[in-house]
Amino acid sequence: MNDPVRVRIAPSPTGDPHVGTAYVALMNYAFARKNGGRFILRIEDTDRERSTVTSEAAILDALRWLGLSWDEGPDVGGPCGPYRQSERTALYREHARILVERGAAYPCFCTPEQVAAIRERQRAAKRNKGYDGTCRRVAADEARRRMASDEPHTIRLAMPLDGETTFHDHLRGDVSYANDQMDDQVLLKSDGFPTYHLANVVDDHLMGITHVIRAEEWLNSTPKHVVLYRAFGWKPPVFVHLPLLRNADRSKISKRKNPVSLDFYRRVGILPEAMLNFLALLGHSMPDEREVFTLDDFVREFSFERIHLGGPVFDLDKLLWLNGNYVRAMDPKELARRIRDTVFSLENIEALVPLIRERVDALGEFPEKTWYFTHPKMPLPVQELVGAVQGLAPKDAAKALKAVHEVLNEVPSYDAATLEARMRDLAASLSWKPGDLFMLVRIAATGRRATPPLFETLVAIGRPAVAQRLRAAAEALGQVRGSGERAGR
RNA sequence: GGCCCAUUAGUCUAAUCGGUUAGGACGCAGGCCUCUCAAGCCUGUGGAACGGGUUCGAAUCCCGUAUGGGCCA
Repeated sequence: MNDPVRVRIAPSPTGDPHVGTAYVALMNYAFARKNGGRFILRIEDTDRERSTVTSEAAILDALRWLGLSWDEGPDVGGPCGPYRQSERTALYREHARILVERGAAYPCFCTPEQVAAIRERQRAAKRNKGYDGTCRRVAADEARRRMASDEPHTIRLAMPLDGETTFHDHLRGDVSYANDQMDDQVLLKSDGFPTYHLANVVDDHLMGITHVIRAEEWLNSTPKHVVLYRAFGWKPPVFVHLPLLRNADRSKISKRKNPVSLDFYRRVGILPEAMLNFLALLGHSMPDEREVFTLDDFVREFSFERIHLGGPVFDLDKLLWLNGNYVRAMDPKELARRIRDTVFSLENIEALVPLIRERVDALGEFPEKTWYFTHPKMPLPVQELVGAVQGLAPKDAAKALKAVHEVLNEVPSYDAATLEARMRDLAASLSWKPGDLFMLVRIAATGRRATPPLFETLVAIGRPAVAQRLRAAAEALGQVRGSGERAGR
């Protein structure tokens, strides 16, 4: 008699909806459905600086688009609400208090400066722990008095000083960590907000989560969580750490190196069925080696036994191939409706009309003038790029494009005015004529020499797609032989 | 730097307990089909990180090394 399965995903609303979130959501969803359990959506918005309601809405919307429906969440409610951590802070404070009472945690009065100094010393002494436990030695009644007088403090976990903590990962077996290697993790920040570790454990317990299915990046913090479960006297859930999606260079998937926004894939016309199917192929395989299947098929065959632990590279080519399968198999009327709702949506067209109306006589010219705005993998005219600026060495052009890519990723606000200002600065620092740089970027981002004003165009194409094209262009140019030798014909 | 996880072609992966000519898919190349281009079909390309063991026999089990990654600092 096992407890009924309850699983969750816990995204942080700090940006565009991420493919990694969709991946973990899919696996949780499949496990829940397969076992007749409940799939819960919890919003981890305890980072007050970075969390936004816009991002939360976008994440919910993207998951709905994929069809990964949840049984409990901030929008649909449920018996364990609220499902937004920012609305549960009283619970975390109460639980932190319990831990302090039991001696499993302690208040730390060190200022940020003191903590930094301690870290510095620890590093100099080649110790691994960041914090040396100074405040752990503050006597209990003194600590109480200082807390009562509102002295700013955090609450830290009192990690066991010796021995090791072992837990069982369902996919990897027993994993052990030496306790003296582990930091006294901050559980409650001085502003009274919890850190991930506390909030996560408290919520997982209070929400009756039976299986924590999450990405591998959390494996190393699991022993701290286990220590917390023990301190509370709670039964820990089953831990399942999924492999991490990777960039082509095998680093953890990131927007610097890959389009990771679900909104990007939606906008260029990836069908949700294809996206799910593709994600299901990463790290999991069907018993009969089928590669094209529905979500229901996946749920039916899903098994942890069939998960492969090597971190899979997110390969756009295979996604596009899969998507083509769905496009061709779809009822034409349905397909037409999908096109109208995505790439030809009124919203998309309205965004583009101001940019091209002066360049069009008859409306029929519209598609030709705008195709590159939504193309998922625009063919790059390498020769055009090489010839973009006279006397330009491909190597230098590649370098410039990489610099533009950097700028693009760093601008706080992705709008035309900001982009222009930053790119003029960049041109100056490279000692390039602005026009030369702009032409190079124009060709890389649009494949054409003649376009609407560059910065408005870059905004309309969208940051993920522009980033991807600049990256591809820089790479293509990097492979072209130097300017002296004629580049391949 | 410390700890932890992983490792089958360029990429995603299969092979229930060790015995297979290491299978499939994407990509790439060629061909067929065809008014073109796609699609579809066919063919080809290319792989066990390395070194030791255990065993009659190792991709598979064990140890070490290397490499990749993550987390902490």
